[in-house]
Amino acid sequence: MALRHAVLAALLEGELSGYQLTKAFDLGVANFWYAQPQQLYAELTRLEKGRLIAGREVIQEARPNKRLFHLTDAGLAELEEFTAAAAKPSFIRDDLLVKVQAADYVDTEALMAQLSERAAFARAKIDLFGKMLRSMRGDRTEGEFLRHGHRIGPYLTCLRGLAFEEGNRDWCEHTIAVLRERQKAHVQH
Amino acid sequence: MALRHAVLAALLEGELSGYQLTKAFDLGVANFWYAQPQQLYAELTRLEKGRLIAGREVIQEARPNKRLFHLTDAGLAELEEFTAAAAKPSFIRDDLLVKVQAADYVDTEALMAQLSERAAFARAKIDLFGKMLRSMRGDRTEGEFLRHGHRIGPYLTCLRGLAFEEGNRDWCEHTIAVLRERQKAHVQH
DNA sequence: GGTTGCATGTAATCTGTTACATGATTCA
DNA sequence: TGAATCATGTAACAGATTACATGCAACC
Repeated sequence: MALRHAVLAALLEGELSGYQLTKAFDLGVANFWYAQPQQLYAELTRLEKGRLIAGREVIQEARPNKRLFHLTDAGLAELEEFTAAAAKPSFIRDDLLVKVQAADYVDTEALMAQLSERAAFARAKIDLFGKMLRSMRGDRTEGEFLRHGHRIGPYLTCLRGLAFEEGNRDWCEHTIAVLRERQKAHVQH
Repeated sequence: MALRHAVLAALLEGELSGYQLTKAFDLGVANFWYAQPQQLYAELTRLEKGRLIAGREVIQEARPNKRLFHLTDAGLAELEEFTAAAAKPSFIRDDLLVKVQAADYVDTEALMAQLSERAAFARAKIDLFGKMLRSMRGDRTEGEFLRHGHRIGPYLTCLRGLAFEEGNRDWCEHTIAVLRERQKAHVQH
């Protein structure tokens, strides 16, 4: 069970609706996990059946009604158990790396376009993560916040997301530069 | 189809057996994809059926016989097509991040143990990747090799793997330091 | 005599993706 | 008038993990 615990961890922040969770687990904000709406709604149903979360209906006027979910004691216990159990190593699984692995045998032009698209995406996420970090720590310095803040989990995961995207950006830019250089050299022959 | 293209890209290196592929896609060396033996053998069967790869039996004496696979023209074409098509963004999906997200609510001791285990794993991979890079570029400098080397795809993906693991190591160490500091502060109250 | 490495798979299950489905409100 | 946001799902399929299965040779 994979998403399961990510959802439980997300609900530590407080009550969230399925829709709010889909936002949090979507492209923009998912700094510690990614999932699609369908998967989330299915998982919420399962978790509620298992009594690890509980929902309450909120009637709204101008918008569709929604259900806000929160962790139960059993849910928190499950999360504690999960955290204590050994974690498996994580691996990169990325189409773009596969393509670069094949770079010597395929069209470089299309590949460079994809690398620069990925770099742009990374830059957007770096921006976003920077803003999230600033908003979490308020006017404290990072050191201050990490020493005395009351909730640092999301800050720490966001830091990893930031570094990851900086790595993506730098690697994409470097790879583009290398491929471009070789292209030039090739033309001259 | 995900593994599919990763296998095709791996076979650009030349003929490989299923077993050799399992080594390459395993913990140690998988710098651009990860997969388990079962998945690989199944994928090889599918690829052979689809004529994207072809295998030849090699009879051995002291060891079990094996089959060496190589790309067909159709396989190379498939890989080219794949590389030209748009790549989806990649996301982090990591149990350990979920656990750190919950750090404020769970047992920190067990979590720090896992972080330091992950850091050790990252250090081992950093070592390995460093060796692989050195062996690929031989006595050339990196710049030299990247400008004129005949096969740079694997080198470039290995660079990404290296940076990723450095990021893991640094983040794990930083997170441990933060948690330890807070633990100390907490005890003093 | 036990572990590691070579070499290859099947079967059941769990997870994740893609496609499809609905319907109101707000904003440009 | 059309797109974006809110709000929630079902169904079919593809992909990955876990458990199980076999058997010989080399090395400690």
